[in-house]
Amino acid sequence: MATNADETRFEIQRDRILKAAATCFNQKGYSGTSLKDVSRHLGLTDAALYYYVKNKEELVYQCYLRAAELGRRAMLQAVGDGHNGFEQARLYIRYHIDIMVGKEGPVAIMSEIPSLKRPHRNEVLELSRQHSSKFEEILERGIDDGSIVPCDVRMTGNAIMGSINWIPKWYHGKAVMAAEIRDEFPQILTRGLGPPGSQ
Amino acid sequence: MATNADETRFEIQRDRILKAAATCFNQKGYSGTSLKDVSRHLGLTDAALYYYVKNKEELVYQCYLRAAELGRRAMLQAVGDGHNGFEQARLYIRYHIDIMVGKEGPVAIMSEIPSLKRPHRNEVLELSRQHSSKFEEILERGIDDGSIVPCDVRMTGNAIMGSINWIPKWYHGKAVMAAEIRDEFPQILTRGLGPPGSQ
DNA sequence: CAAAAATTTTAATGTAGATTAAAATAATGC
DNA sequence: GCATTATTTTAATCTACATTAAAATTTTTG
Repeated sequence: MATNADETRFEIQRDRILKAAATCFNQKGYSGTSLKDVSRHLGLTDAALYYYVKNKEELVYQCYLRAAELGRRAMLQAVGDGHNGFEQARLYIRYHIDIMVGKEGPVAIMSEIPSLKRPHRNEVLELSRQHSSKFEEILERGIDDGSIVPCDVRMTGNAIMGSINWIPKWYHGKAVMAAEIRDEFPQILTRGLGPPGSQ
Repeated sequence: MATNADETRFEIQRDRILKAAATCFNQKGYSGTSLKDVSRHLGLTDAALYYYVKNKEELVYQCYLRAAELGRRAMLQAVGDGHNGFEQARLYIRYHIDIMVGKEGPVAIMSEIPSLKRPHRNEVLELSRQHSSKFEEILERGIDDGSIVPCDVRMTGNAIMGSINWIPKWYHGKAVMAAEIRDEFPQILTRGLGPPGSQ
């Protein structure tokens, strides 16, 4: 999970661009951020971005692919580490939040999927669906193994994912708050999940 | 809470416009929706919208004012109806969701506050802050009266609000799902709030 | 260090979509 | 039914970016 040391200069710069873009998009919205905004963050010129992405739509697309990939990693890690459904759910939340408020962040909120072009949109939607499904599977596993109280996994998943997805809306990189989120969120979001008497 | 019957034609039409705009913004994002998109929803021409709002920025602003007002109503009602902190929290979630998925909906997600002009932005941010504070007060009240387990009210509030705010992202007006959300969400979001042994 | 490749900038161009003004239509009051 | 007022449309204009091409600069390689 460490950053690959043998990344090419191109890949490194492109990653910086995606992070800067994510920051801008999360803060000012898609329309609100011009390519100039993004490039200014990097001490570059707007035209320079075109060396890395074909156009603005692709910039968003890449941000979303990156977000999806980071989410996927958190999920895999959690499934590997947790010894029952409940633990896997808790760890996933923890790992995902670690990424979002940590140095890999910020991660782009997928607010603008509809403005992607058809093929990109379909791809991102599919990744997004897969991600939700995986989380619902975790919840089901927990219900089966008795670590999670029986519940509507679809809705519970939506609730938890919503909380997480919304974080970048109010978290703006304050280190103190990062620690608070890391500490509190996994507990808050799973508190009601355990079987009766487990708190 | 019923729709005032003596609304002027202007006010009715303007309300329709705000709802159409909210639908578009939630679905296609701010940038993704042109004024033509909004007007098409109503069988109007884009230019006609300018009879009701000064410009696009003001359209968003009005949508957000409306969202804030509806949220405020749900909060007031809940505080009036609930007999302890826990009940007030549960009722607020319930009432707010009723509004969002009911016929007053859709309600605009406040995703684009940053693209509002300074005075509007400040006003909406202030309303938003007040709303969060009111909810945190409810949580504190619950902790005091013993109906809610001691917790970080700031983070817990953020978590719950995030879940709610994200709903319009995945709910697109399917009646069946509306019922499911209404039934499940209040319970899901408050399940972990009660004191140990209360489930 | 020179030549080649990679990266960035400068300076245009293009375009969608916001905005406006004037004209046309519809609603209302007398 | 006529005059007045409210609403909507048609037909331009205007502008902020996104985008592109060519030139300049920086980095790499032998």
